[in-house]
Amino acid sequence: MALSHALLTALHEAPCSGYDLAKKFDGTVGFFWSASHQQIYRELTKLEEQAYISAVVVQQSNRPDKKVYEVTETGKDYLREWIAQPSTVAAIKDDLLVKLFAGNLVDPAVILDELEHHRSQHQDLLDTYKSIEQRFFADTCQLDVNRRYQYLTLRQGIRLETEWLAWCAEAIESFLG
Amino acid sequence: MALSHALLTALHEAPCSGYDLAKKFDGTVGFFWSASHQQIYRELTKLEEQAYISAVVVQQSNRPDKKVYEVTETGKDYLREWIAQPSTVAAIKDDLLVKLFAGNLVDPAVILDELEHHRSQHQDLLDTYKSIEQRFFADTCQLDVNRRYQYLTLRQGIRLETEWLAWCAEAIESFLG
DNA sequence: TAACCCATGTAACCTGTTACATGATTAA
DNA sequence: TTAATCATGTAACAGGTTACATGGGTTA
Repeated sequence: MALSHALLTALHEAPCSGYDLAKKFDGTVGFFWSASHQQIYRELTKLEEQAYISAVVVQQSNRPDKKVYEVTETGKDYLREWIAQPSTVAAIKDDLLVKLFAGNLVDPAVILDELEHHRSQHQDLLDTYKSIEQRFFADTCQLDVNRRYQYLTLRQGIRLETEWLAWCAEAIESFLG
Repeated sequence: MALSHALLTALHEAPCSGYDLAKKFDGTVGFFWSASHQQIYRELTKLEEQAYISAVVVQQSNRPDKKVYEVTETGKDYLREWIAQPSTVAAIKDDLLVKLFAGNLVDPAVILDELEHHRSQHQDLLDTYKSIEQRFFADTCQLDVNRRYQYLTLRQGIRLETEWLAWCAEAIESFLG
């Protein structure tokens, strides 16, 4: 049931429509829990049935109406309960690492290409995170409690992407040597 | 279809039974793609139907018979094709980071507990990885090609866990300061 | 006038989890 | 004699992906 928690968290931060939630990678909780728009709409329907969220239809000019959801008190209690329950660390599920395990089946050039490809993806992610840091967290002393928590998650994003990049470089180098 | 690839990779490394595969965290590909035993048995049945693997029933004394699977040539081709297809970096799906995003809903002590809890889990994982490194990869010069690939994955495990630990420490410290 | 954006949805399917079930052997 | 290990499975459900569908508005 973790998607429900991620959606409630996103709506708690800022009430919005399913469409807005689906545009996930917008510098919010979507970085740490992505989902397709079909999944999001399905889950929102459920959450509304359970009264964890409530919708207000907003009419727009020149655009379709939209349902803006916000978290109810019941929903907040549900979130609080979930947060208080200890969770286990997320399992790694990574294609690239599995591919390396079977690396001897293919030409090393294939693996090298894939490593380069991943390096550039991680570089892009890191750039994104860093630009968010500069735009929204330039003055770390002035942050309120919630922003402080969010900044911690961003710091971890930056840490992990930096480490992925370093590893890609190390791995690629081991091919050239 | 990524579980199929992970299972084929594991069987390519060492033919074994479904039961063996289910005991995943044994220093092999299971670190990077875990699955429950029910999922594994279901997938093995499919893979055998598709002729990507073949089974030999091994009779044992004092124990139930077991079906030992190995990858066929067709299965290897299938794996090779998959490896050659570029993949996107794995999406982060992490409970703890989502919880931090909604951190202002609960007492900071709740978050602090959870951070401590995660720190100890990451420490355990790091210890496991390091002991594998010492036991199987002490002499990095002597490794064959396949072992070299596997060592790269282990190095990344060590890197990421180290980074998680550092981040947990940083986050916990930010609570005390 | 073609392609894209806004906004929401259905249907079918695959992946993953939880609970239950069996039956022999072995260790405390 | 109770619990754990070996070994494989069924059933039901929840989570997640892919394809398809609609229909107005905007941009090139």
